[in-house]
Amino acid sequence: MCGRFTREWTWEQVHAFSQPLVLEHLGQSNLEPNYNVCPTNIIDTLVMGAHGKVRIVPMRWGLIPAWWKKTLKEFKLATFNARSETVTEKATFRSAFRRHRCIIPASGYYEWEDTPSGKQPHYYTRRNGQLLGFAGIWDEWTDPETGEIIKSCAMLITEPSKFAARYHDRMPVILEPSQFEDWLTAKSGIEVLQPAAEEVLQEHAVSRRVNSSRADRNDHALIEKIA
DNA sequence: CCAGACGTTGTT
DNA sequence: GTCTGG
DNA sequence: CCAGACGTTGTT
DNA sequence: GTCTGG
Repeated sequence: MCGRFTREWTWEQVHAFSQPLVLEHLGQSNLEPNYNVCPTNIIDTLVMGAHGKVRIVPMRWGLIPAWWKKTLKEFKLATFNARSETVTEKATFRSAFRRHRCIIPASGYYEWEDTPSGKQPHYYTRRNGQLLGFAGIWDEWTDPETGEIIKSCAMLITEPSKFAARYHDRMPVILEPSQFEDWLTAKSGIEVLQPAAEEVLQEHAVSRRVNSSRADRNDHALIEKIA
């Protein structure tokens, strides 16, 4: 589970899909129309701010634990995904899970199908066209080389629903808006880290141009259904 | 008590 | 085969 | 996740 | 940061 979340989304959409919450800074957008999310890229996340309001915070996708002492180059783990089953145990994730929750908005995500002619990407979106909200955790790390404070995050993954299992054996944890507040405030625990209900997602094949990391992120073929 | 370690995901 | 870049 | 690169020696 | 070993 990896790839680009390329559909255009707006603050209005974010607001609509997170109704139980009050968003700060509506209208101030650091979002790009098309949004390329790959390991070690910077993505936007929703985190709990002061006064019960939600903030949008850009973070590195690929969690660096606060206790990491060596340089960024020496951190070679793929920590962009965290297994729900073990997130409370792993040294890299456990403190972030307790204190630093986030929601990662995305218009969709990709899985790949192995075919005789090569890898065929499929794009998963919400059936009702709204954004998806992935359960995430984040941490804050100080780069010993520059002193820079780097926020980074990981998305939680779990077993797939039957629908998602067609192309992969894992899927991101997709939260419903009613779950957002308890998640962000750490009132809910691992019990909410379940596969999405069968009726939540839809899927369609997209251009294999998705397979190139150099694809133009404004290329609408990356999310459009192919014949 | 202190010192020291701690690592993930996805593949086939 | 394996690592890097996106 | 996939695609794409991966290269030496000598020398100035 | 937080858990383990001694």
